Amino acid sequence: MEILDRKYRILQAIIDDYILTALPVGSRTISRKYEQKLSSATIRNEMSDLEDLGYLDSPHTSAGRIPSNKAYRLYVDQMLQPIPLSLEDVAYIRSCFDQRSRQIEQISTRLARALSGVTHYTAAVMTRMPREEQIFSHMQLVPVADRRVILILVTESGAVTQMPVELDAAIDPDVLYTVSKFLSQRLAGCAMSRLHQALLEIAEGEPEEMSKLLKTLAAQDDDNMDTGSLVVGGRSNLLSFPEYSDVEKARNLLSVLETKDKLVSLLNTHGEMEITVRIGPETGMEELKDCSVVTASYRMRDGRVNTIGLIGPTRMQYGRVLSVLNQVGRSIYELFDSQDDEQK
Amino acid sequence: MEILDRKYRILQAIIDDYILTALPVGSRTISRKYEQKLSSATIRNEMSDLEDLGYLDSPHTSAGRIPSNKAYRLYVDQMLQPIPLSLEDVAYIRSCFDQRSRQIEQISTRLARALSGVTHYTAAVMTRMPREEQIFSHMQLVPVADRRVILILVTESGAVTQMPVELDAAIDPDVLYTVSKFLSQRLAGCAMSRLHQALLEIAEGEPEEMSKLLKTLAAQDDDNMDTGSLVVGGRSNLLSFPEYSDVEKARNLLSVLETKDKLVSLLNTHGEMEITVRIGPETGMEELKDCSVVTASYRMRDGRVNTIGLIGPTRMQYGRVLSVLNQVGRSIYELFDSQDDEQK
DNA sequence: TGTTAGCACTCAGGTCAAACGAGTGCTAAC
DNA sequence: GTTAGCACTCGTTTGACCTGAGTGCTAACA
Repeated sequence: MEILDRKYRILQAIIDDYILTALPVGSRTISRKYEQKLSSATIRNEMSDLEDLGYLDSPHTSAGRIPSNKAYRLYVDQMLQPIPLSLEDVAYIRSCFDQRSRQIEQISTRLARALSGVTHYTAAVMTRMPREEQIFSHMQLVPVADRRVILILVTESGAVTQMPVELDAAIDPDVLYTVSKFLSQRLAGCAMSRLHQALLEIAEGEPEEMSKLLKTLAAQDDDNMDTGSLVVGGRSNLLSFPEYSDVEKARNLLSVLETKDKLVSLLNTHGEMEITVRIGPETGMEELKDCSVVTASYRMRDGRVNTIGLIGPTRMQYGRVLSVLNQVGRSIYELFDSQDDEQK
Repeated sequence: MEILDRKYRILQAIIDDYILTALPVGSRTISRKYEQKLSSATIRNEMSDLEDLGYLDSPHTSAGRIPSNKAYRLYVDQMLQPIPLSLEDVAYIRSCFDQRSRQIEQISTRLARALSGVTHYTAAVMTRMPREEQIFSHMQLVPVADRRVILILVTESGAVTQMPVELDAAIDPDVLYTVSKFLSQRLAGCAMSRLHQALLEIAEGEPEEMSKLLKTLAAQDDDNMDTGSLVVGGRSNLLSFPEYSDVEKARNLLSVLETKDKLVSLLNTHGEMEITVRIGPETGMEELKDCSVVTASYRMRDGRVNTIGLIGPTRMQYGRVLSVLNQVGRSIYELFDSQDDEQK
């Protein structure tokens, strides 16, 4: 058991050192820097065992060892110690949720910048509105031009969606207002996902002209409803890691970051609200086979779900990244509290 | 005079070749590939002259010559031949202005992707609404929560801006509608830049409660009015050019592309509606000293100004880039025409 | 039995000189 | 004015060599 413990410590030391230096770690390094009681020969034996167990790889005979993905997995699952953030970092993260800027897009941009600045990795921030869980509160049609209006939908949690609608015929603003009021009453409490259906049902019993308008509205909403935003910050950070000094690799990675679909699928960790760490192949993407992705989701008070992803080399400073994401969570809840105060 | 003409042709050949290969061009290459009537020795003499004139640089004695920025300038100003685009490219560009997607953000994203895809450079697309030239048409206040409303402004050219406003007290939706109608009438024809002022003036003569509301509105609009969007596509393209095989250089460049301010200042070519080419130091940015930036602005029918920037190495395929940007212009005008049709 | 010292061995990376070759500039002849 | 020829330059490639960090194994030690 004692041996097991020692192996464990040695493995941890190797991972720590490799995360720091990105250089294969030799037995002497460990014996000098981490386990001074043991000679390099002993470490060597242990390292050999660890390699047999699949926790270490050796790039070639006369280099040191580097941690395998399996080792990182163990590290993340069991060896992680919380790393306290500096006050500056905390302040920086907090500042993203400043009261003044309510625009989501703006918060996301700031958050992405802050996260990439604090961690030196690349940050992706996705905001989406899970429609299924939203409840319709009211709507309004705002005239823009003769036959063009803007449809505004407000949910019970206070989220607002706008979309342009092209009408078949011009409609008087006052009529639009009346219709808006009418529909708001009729649809109140309806699940956003049923809206389409509900509109068509209402259209049934109405006179020709009205029915036509409702059908137009019902037809519209489906496509444009999707108001997710996706912001990426700190792309250039990746280039400062030695693992991407090979331009071709860097290019591949960057091009993933430019493909919205891939990025979205990376951030969609199926609704779990916790922090997820995916190492190398666990990302399920060939291009990211030597990257790790840490994602975290936060539910905002208006029902929006914010997903943050931090992308870096597999030898990521997991401890620090997790601390940062926890701090983000804390800041979000602080924001809620202060808003509640405000409402009183 | 004939000599002059020959020098000119040789210079052009050198630039063409260098743009193609990124390799210093030697006298033999020119004599074989471009000027078969002349021996390499003759070319050599001419090249020597061209170097004296400042059009060519030699990296070292035994390499060929590379064009100087002065040469690129001459090339862009006088040597450019229009390069016809393939039908695929034209179709691709056209597809960005597809009728169905009116959302600006979406058009910009698609355009950025198309441009970077077609040219293999990096594309930045900025959309802004020059407020000074916009005329107010009407507005509407849409209730969201008790004390939260959305202010929607519509201009005569049909552009729509929305912004959230926090009120001091709850106001009945019907009252909001009446106020909206009232203000729309009073403010009709007002320059958007005067809106703030005009609101305050109206507030003067009104009863306490109304005056308060108007002042809140006036206070709000200034900050949030700025609805420019900025999208960048094809960042990873840059990494495929040999000039950026040095990761440090690439990183610098990428980080410029992540700094919104720098990007905006790069795209702001002071309202000229034509295509602008800036070569190396002409960009006014140290980080871009061996990049060229081609920008073009297009005024959209709703008053928005769209600015496109293509960023690549100084040995850019200027001819092709200009053809692409011209095609974009053409597509935009086609879009207008088809919209006019539709309106009939 | 676990630990350690010692030693032979491996192998990437750096250094150095030589060979190579693409290119130039100059000169002399056409 | 053009061109062939030639000496010269200089970055790049090649290969031999050395170095040093690291390993695995063995034998001795506690």
